[in-house]
Amino acid sequence: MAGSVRSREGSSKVLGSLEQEILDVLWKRDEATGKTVHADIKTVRDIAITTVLTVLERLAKKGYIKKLKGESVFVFRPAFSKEEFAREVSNGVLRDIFEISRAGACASFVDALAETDPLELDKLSALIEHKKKELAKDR
Amino acid sequence: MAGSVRSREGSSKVLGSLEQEILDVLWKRDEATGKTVHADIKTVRDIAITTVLTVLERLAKKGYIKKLKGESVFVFRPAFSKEEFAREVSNGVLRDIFEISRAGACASFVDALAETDPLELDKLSALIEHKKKELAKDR
DNA sequence: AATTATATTCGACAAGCCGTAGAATGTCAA
DNA sequence: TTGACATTCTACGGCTTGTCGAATATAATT
Repeated sequence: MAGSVRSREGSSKVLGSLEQEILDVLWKRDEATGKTVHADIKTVRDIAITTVLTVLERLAKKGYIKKLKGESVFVFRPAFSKEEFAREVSNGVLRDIFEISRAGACASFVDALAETDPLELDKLSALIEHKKKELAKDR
Repeated sequence: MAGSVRSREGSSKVLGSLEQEILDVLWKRDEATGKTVHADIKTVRDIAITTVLTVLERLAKKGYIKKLKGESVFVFRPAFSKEEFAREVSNGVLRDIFEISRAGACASFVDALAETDPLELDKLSALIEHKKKELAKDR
């Protein structure tokens, strides 16, 4: 259920696997100390807390999460919601792929969406209509 | 015009810059020897031919291009058309991003498309309709 | 205050990817 | 045989990511 933003075969990645894991924890908890994140991940894998701290630090440096001073202990929280993040990331990726082939990307988008959640197709249609009106108005 | 599949800010990449450059040459020429690719790139940058050969080799190993025995000299050609490639790549990336947030990805997709080529919105609508019929039939 | 427990920071290493290319080797014709 | 050109090997440097141990700072206890 926790999504990985890593493609299997090395072709394209957005975040490292551990970075992703940690972000998932933060999204789930909304906010957590390094200790908590560590505890969460340790239920599944054995890992040193410093490892978690380091990656937390790196994520903060990249701007994906915020490091805040809680009462006597630092707490981390996502800088973006899952939605915002997905939006942000796909924007970059898509723009790049579009330069190669808009058509190909569109086709694959619809395919992926259909396979993943067919009902979402309607919502996408709606989105498009909305967008078109928006564009029409803006001129 | 030549598309880069590299995001600027480190967040997500599909191919290295030189790999992309070389693939672009191959898509443009459909098929070419290492020498030719090198010549093409050298009109813009100074680079050793072995560098080109190495990357060509790596691309072949990754399955993005094919290395074929021409008459006395190897020739390389894309293993996928631009469209197929974009499709392939976005499929992986999108699937991953969907796991984070379908809604966010959809929103950004429409945005990116609208900004890049508004007319394509209609084609996307058509694609969706087509897909929906396809799905309806298949059950 | 002195000691112990916790939290945080630093610096590092290994592995993998990518750009880069020289050196070595292979191949074919003059 | 001697070149000229083609192909392969090996390798370095830089950057990212997972992984930590050691050092240091901070707070809690005795």
